[in-house]
Amino acid sequence: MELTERKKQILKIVVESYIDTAEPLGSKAIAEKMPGKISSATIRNELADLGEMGYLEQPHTSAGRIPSAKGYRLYVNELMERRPLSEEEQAAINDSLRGELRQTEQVVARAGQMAQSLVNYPTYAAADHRSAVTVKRYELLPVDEASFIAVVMLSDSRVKSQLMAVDLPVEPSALPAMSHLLNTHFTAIPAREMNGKLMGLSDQVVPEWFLLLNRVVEYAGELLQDDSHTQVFTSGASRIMSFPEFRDIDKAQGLMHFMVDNKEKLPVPTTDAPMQILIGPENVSDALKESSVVMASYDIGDNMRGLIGVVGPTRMDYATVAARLSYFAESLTRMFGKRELPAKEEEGNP
Amino acid sequence: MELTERKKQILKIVVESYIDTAEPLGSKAIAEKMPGKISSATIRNELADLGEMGYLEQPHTSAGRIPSAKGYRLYVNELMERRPLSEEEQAAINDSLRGELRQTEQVVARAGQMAQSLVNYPTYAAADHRSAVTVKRYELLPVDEASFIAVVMLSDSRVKSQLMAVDLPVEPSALPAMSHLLNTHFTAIPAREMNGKLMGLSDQVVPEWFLLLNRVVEYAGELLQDDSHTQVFTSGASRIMSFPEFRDIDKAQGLMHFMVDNKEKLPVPTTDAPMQILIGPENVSDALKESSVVMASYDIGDNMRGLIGVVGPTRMDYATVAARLSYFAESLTRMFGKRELPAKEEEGNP
DNA sequence: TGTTAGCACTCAAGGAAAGCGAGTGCTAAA
DNA sequence: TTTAGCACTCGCTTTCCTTGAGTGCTAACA
Repeated sequence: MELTERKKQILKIVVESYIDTAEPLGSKAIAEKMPGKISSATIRNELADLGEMGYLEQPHTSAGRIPSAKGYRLYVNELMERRPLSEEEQAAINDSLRGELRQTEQVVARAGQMAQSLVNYPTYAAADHRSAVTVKRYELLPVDEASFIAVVMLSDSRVKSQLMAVDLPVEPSALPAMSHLLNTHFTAIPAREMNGKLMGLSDQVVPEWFLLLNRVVEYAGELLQDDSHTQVFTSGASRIMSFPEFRDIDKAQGLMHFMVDNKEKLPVPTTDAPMQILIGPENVSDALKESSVVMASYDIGDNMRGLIGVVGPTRMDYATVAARLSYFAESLTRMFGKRELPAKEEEGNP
Repeated sequence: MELTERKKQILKIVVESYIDTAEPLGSKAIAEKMPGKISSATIRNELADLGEMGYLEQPHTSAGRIPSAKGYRLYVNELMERRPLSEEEQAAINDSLRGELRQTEQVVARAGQMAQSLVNYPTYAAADHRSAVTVKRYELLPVDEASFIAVVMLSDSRVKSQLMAVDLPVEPSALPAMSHLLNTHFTAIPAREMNGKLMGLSDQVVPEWFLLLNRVVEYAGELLQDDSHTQVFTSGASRIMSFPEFRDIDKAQGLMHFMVDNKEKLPVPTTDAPMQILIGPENVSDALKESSVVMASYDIGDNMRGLIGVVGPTRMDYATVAARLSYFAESLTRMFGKRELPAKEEEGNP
């Protein structure tokens, strides 16, 4: 059976109406929305075909049609109008970006919140490293005879530090030497190689030193480790409950539990495309089988990539969400391009 | 009218049954649970009195009685048996505390999660400073001619650091001098005084220095500021939906929205008591008027105090929650007492 | 005076029956 | 290929009824 132009048009009407109202659409209503005069009976024939081809479904015999996941997919791939944002919409986004966004740590969460208010669906946000992070430099600063500060500079320009307590007094003059040791042996290598290297040193340095080195290396390891499962932030998760498909408390709970207490398992893009859409059963997690996710990523500088995901019912307003989200992500990328390092004005990039 | 011993006993039975089943309890059922033989008619008389005094309510004329907020309050204050934890329960808590809890930053969130699994109600967690945090020490480390690292040690022993870009090259030798300047003028003072001090220096140092000093002081100010509205973590928020009183999706959404997207407004203790209970309408926030909150705090060292809150329906199991939570909080305090600074081993431990 | 048995009354909850109406599939004619 | 017509399906809503748990009140009892 062939997917004629008219069938596509009908599908588009059904999808968009369902996105709008969450109600099945009948042949008569479709006939009225079609250009030219076509009787509802004709539409019914077409609907039967579309159903047979798997693009439409019927909740029950005497109800209208609703799109299937396959139907949504076709809509997203072919039928959806990728309208650019209006001036006002762009202005709104640009406004929300003005000021704000300083501390790299908070950028990701804040971006998620902004996206949330932009699309009116729950969102989540995270950061991702394109390449593995390593330690670039160590620095040990004396505090008193009972403690010192370990400063660790990472390859993505983040700098982390922690106060370390010492059990046995170490003369302060030893710290620079130990820094040197760390900088020559424990930089630019992945976390998993650190322990091996450390063992190699165990009989070359005095035990007191070794203990401290161990502690600093362990701290660095934690920092690198920590990065793999970076924090995920959600915004407006409870909004999911205002959609009629989640009026059922058990469904709502399932999804809320996933978004709030299992954030880490929310999907991440599997392709390099600037935007990816997962429709209903295309999702891996069971909790998302009845939801759709739109994901976009942006460059955050320092070889890092930010991720924003939008979660909604399968009948989510793909066209609007996709348009706003991609513009937003582009704006963020543009913005971070300008100020590669926080507070650094533009000039040549390293 | 007097609150006789028998009335109290009846109230206790009603509260505990309602906590257990979420169903109103009738006179006959109460009569059966009372020691000695008393007819349901007598109970009915007592119930009428208790209702008049405001301790009990009736959902509708032909239903049994349920406790009012006032009834719960009396129960919590006088009637509840403050049973200590059993050996097994204590062991379970101790087990969950073993290992874990290193990085001061993550302690709070982790503690909240642990509490969650302990009480089976949603929890939230935050940290609080007993006294204002100030900067204890600054350190500026050279990186290259385009940037340096600012390390800021805070009075609560946290150490924060960030990479700073410089616009105009500053000879590296200037950094120690600037550190000194910072350490003499910008330590141990509250954030709001910093700007004034900085202005005072504006004509005493060369403009390039001033710019950098400004940036470091600004960074420090952010750190201190940041502290006032510390992050709040929630665990198991979606669990609230499994309670019958929140089967209603709108109620559930109201509370979820509050717990997930308005965490910052969750209540904090108003007294110094080790545990505080807020019952239903005693809560300030509208969203919590139909819920109860049990809060406990623990010492985290460094003049900081951790807070754990448990959120549930008004009929939450106060006795169990209070017992577990207070034991847990005490255990945490004990634990942090032992290892004041992270990573300091206790003597004699493997 | 407090307690109890008895009784009429109330009211939410659950189920069956009936009517409504949106929407369908099929047939036969244009 | 399109259309009009028509019988049929089936979820929803409303109405009505029944059931049963629980009450308040009264009058008798210890």
